[in-house]
Amino acid sequence: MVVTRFAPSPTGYLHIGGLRTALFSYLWARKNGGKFVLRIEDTDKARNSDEATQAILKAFEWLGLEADGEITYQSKRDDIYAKYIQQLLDEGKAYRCYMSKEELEQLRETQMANKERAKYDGRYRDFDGTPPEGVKPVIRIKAPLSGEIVVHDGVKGDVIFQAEDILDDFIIARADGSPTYNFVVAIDDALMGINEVIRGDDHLSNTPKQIVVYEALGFDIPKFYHVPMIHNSQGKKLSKRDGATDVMAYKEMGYLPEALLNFLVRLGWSHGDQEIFSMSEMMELFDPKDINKSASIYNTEKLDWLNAHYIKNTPNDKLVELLSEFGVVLTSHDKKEILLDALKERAKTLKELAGMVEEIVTTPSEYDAKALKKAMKEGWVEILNNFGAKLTNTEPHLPSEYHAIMEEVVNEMEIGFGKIGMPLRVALLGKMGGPNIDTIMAVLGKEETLLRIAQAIAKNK
RNA sequence: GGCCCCUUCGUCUAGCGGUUAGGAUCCAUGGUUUUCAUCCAUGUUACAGGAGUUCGAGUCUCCUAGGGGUCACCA
Repeated sequence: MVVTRFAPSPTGYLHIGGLRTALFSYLWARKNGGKFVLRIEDTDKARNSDEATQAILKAFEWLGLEADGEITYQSKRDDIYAKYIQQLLDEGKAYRCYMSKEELEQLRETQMANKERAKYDGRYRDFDGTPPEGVKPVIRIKAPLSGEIVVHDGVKGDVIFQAEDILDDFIIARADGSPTYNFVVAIDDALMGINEVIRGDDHLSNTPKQIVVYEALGFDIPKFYHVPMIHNSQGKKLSKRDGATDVMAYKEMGYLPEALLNFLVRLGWSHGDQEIFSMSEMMELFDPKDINKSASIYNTEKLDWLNAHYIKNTPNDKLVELLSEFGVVLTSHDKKEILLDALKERAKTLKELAGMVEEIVTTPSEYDAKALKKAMKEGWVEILNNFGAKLTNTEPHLPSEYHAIMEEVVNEMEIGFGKIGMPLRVALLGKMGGPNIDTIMAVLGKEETLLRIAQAIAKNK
């Protein structure tokens, strides 16, 4: 069974890059009928917060990503890590190192000065003398000092590291006894049964260290997929400082979860020429073997296009529900179907859609000067009055019925359609632009239409 | 600096030795629309550079350049 995971450290909101690797992991597990588990890496007490964990969970909920089983918190697993540290100590695969931070610092400086790689010199590796007084030891793992470590990566292929280039006896437990990242990640992944690790390729160079831990403990090494970074417009790793990387900010901007997910799944992954993927298609078609090798630049142009697409394809009752979060209540509006059908073709975001609804539903208080100049030409008052008079004597409901009245005026007065369309539009909305004028009238209803015509004439005559 | 990864239109990408190098987005133009948007059509724009292998290279090899990541008692 395929078991994947998402393992954020709760230092803030869920970020776009994290969401994409989470999505990949989720899709791969679902496609294989496996499990997708969540582990909160909250060992850095200074930087973690509960709110951050909640924020991540909230974002998952919004997007409909569901983790399987209980959430694992690293902060509650100290006993487990302690046990394995002890085991390695007992087996002679790890040892106490009494070098102080200052000494380490000094060693590092000397090495740097000689243009050597900063590297622990192994001075306590085989130490059996009397430890120095007053130093709380750290625990280091005995790492291979030569030979190759090969990461069999599903995206990059086999990546070969030389132990002497990158390894030293790295610390697995700090002086205060707390375990370090590369150690706990390996243990947790192994113990949680994770056999397919999909994560950012910024972790690629950590992987050999984790492999050292797996091997010391006799655990099976999972399959790794290191997905390329998402870069900002400067070509650097996308970070929380880049703005609009908070997943929930997209909700507030009026993006639909399906649009955001579709957008992200296509960043670094593709399936031929297909651009639109429903969640079920993603689950069916996603395969990490199709992940790209190169980083991509974060650019949301396509997200807007996708969002517009998904808005067009969202049923009106669903839109009514979503719009309520943007302060627009249409629940009891009798013409909401006509209104939304006309408007959802033109909105890129829900926020925009909400704005468009407001613009139509609200009686204009002022009239755009340019629009007035363009639309209110010779005879416009007479035309609108004529239209108003005809409207008063009928009971139209559908756009086509309003349209028929407009045609009547056009024929009778022998004028072009624009002669009535433009002034009517400006009279009703205060500006040019917007949906068909007959649709607008059908939505407004007869009374409101007449009122707006009267007001426009009174104010602009 | 060491190590590792990457390099096709502005952007997201297809391509897996033989293609007029395809799609999408963006932009521009035209059509539809009383307006705007949608929609449709058309167009501009790409294999980082250099060697080699081969009848033939975006595709394979090597070198160069450029970009990125990572080198903690952070995760």
